Amino acid sequence: MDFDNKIAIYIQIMDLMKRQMINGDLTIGQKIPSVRNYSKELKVNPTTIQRAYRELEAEGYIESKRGMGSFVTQDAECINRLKVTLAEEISKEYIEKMLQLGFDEESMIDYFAKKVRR
Amino acid sequence: MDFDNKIAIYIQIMDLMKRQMINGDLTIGQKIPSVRNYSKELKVNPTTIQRAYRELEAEGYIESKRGMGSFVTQDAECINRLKVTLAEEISKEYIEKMLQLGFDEESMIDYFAKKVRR
Amino acid sequence: MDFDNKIAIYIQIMDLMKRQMINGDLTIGQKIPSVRNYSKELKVNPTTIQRAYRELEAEGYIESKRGMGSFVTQDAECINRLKVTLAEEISKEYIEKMLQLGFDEESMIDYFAKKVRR
Amino acid sequence: MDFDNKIAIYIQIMDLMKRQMINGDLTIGQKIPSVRNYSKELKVNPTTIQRAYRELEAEGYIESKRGMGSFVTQDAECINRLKVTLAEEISKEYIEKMLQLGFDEESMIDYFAKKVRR
DNA sequence: GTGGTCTAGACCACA
DNA sequence: GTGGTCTAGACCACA
Repeated sequence: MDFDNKIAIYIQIMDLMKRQMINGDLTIGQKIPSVRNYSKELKVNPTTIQRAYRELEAEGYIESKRGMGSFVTQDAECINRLKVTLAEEISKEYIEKMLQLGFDEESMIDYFAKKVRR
Repeated sequence: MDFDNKIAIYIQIMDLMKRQMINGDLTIGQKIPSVRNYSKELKVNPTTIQRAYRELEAEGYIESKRGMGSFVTQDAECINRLKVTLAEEISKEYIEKMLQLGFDEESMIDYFAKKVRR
Repeated sequence: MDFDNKIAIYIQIMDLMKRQMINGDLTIGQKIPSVRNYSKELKVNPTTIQRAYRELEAEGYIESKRGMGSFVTQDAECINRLKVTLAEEISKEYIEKMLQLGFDEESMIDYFAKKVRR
Repeated sequence: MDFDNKIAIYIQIMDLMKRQMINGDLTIGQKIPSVRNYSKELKVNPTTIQRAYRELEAEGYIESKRGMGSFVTQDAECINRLKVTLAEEISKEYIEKMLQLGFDEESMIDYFAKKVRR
């Protein structure tokens, strides 16, 4: 995996795993790699993986069980809503910035549609 | 002004001034506040203002004249293009993230339009 | 049984069994489940049950008889005192924490009574 | 400072600072020691202090500003409620455990009052 | 100087 | 083996 030098690695790992939960590479209740194995796979320090896991657990997406490993949460609703949650988050930021640039609602939609279809 | 803790203050100041250039609060050739005055006004370290001015100058949006202070560039074209430049930049980022979430082009446009009009 | 992620499972099992001794679900001299059976019932690693039994035995609440299994102690006094022992233990901790929060004796009693009756 | 070997140091530091906010040793908006200084004072690794600060920030009790240091939150309400928040938390746990031991409401209050006044 | 991140490596409790 | 914590030390962006 290639990491973007400008964003903290543990954040990038969190984003990666969230995307995997969205596209089904990681499913409900599934065991995820151990801290040590994943650190070898990604060629990253184990404490960096642990940081990512700890924050994902705080956000409710995974659960860690001492001695047993870490698992995607059993909370199906939480995983199902993940795509919506993330889309809302980034859309809100984007809309805010576009408003600040002076776009009104309809011109922003027109602009965006053209940009996407281009 | 309230600063977002997670983004460098000098970046936030640059963004603020760019927005002012777009909406006309800052116009072509206009003198901008001295580093000292602006740092007092924003309650921010002078070196932070200096950094913001330095980078804005490197990007061509302001010019420093020795002994006279700093001014918005005379290059009207540059200011006029600012809105377009920023819009393109943030739109590109947004589209990329939406693609990563699994949206295709049309569903992304639908989603966005609903979100804006809601 | 749902286990609290933050407390060692063997501790939680010990607590469970102590509570059962207090409320009579487990009585003096009664045979308790084998390590194997109990581990299946609770869906827990057998070594975890073993650990719980070992510590309960060290504390005098259960006894292992070779070839016969494990039994609640015959020492009635020990079981009878269990409720008192645990109540003292957790009360001591609680009072200590409330003192650290700045409660004095009477205000702590008032607060507690209101909280319980609420 | 003496640390209890059984509880994570960063947790103990968090508890210490919360108590200081309650008793007024740390007041609203006040600068708290830098990570490095506090680590020297408590003879603890800087990353351990940082972990404590990071979690306190996540809970809303302090704010860290890059290059400027860390500060008790300006949110007076949050600090004012801290004593109540903590008291509720530990009381809820205590009451739950006493119920499990078979105490009813009034007997629990009696028991507690005697224990405190003893 | 100050906070934020990361590494390499260690030790512990637990399963 | 697995996660949790901690240390010693480094480098970076920022003020």
